[in-house]
Amino acid sequence: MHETLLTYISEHSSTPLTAAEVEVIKEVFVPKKLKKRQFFLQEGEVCKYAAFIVKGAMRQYRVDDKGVEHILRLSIENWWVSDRESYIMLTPSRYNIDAWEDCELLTLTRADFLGSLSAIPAINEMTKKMDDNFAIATQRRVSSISLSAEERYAELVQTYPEFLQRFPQHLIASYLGISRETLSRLRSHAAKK
Amino acid sequence: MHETLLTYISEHSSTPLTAAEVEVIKEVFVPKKLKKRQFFLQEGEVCKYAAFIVKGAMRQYRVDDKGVEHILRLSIENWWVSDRESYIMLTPSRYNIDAWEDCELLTLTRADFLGSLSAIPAINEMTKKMDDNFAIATQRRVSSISLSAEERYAELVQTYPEFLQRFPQHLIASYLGISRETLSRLRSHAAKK
DNA sequence: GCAAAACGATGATAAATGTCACAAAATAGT
DNA sequence: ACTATTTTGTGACATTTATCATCGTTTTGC
Repeated sequence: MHETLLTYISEHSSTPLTAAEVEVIKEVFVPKKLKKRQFFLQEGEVCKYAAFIVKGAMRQYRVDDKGVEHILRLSIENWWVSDRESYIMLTPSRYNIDAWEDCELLTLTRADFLGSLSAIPAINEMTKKMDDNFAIATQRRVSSISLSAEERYAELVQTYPEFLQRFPQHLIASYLGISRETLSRLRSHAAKK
Repeated sequence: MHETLLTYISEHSSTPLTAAEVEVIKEVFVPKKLKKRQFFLQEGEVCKYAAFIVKGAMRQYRVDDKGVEHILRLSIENWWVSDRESYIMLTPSRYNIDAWEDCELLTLTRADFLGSLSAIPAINEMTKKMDDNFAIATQRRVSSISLSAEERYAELVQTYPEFLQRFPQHLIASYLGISRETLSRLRSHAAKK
């Protein structure tokens, strides 16, 4: 179960892990399974765990005053999930995170991250790289605010084609910040060309 | 000139700087002045420097096919600027960064950051904290995609009230991803209440 | 295998926002 | 001080996108 994670770490760092470090990692990353629709985090809770997705698909979303869900992030295998704000600042989260497909996760508390993992060079290197990637990805997403619905969709198709296979259209629409009807029409128009 | 930066570093780390470290910092952070409208980075260039803004205000923006500017980020004193994607990946930037007011900057190359600074604990701690803050701030901005123009503006007023003093409305509008006319009408309606 | 739920498409209409045009007000440069 | 430029406000209208309603299709749970 931890093999996928170890591979991921080695692919995201230049320093190899020692046998002792591998042991620490196997201890602090606790496996957890979620059935479809089960919550990983609910609004109002403090996000106690960050998780590496070994298998499955998840979504992070906000529910507005009218009860409408707004998808903030969609995540699949080999991605990490958490509400970083809540996880780091220990504040109640404004978001829900749940399983869209049955999931296998490896969960990590903030205390274990700061305590046992921060001494491992490979982990630090990986973390930096992930922060860089995250910053780059979100900068692009912010940049897409100025695009039309059609352009935003086209960009998503380019950037995350896997999403189209894994998530239904109304989730994709919500992720893009448009209505499901608009996305549906967009696609049928695009198909005509 | 470097005093502001040293204060900033000490406020963002628990480890104090040694005298030797202060010397290193003074060497690798090169002062640079920009007059209003001067470029710090132009589209197509690789972003060679990250900069700490000692004084002044800057903007990062994209120019679309119709020549319209779309503001990605506005920054003032004690903020950092760079196109992180270009700075780290050494790819040509899609953005422009220029001075909105006359600026005093302290600039840092990626090589100096990786070489001379990565050995300084206070810098590493600061960098991590900045990455966390950046992730939190952009998550909020991404979350605002699902809000109306009015709600997005209200959030900006809450989060960055200084911006209203420092930048004209059409830049704020562009930052929010709405037209300047819409923002103007929004404000006059809100004022009536 | 069947009922229920979820999903996607589409028309009619409404609401939000953009575009264009122009004028007034504020600001900067000399 | 005064002219040029930038910035802001507002009306008329166009366009994009949302909302509501409905229906056929697909998927899911038992």
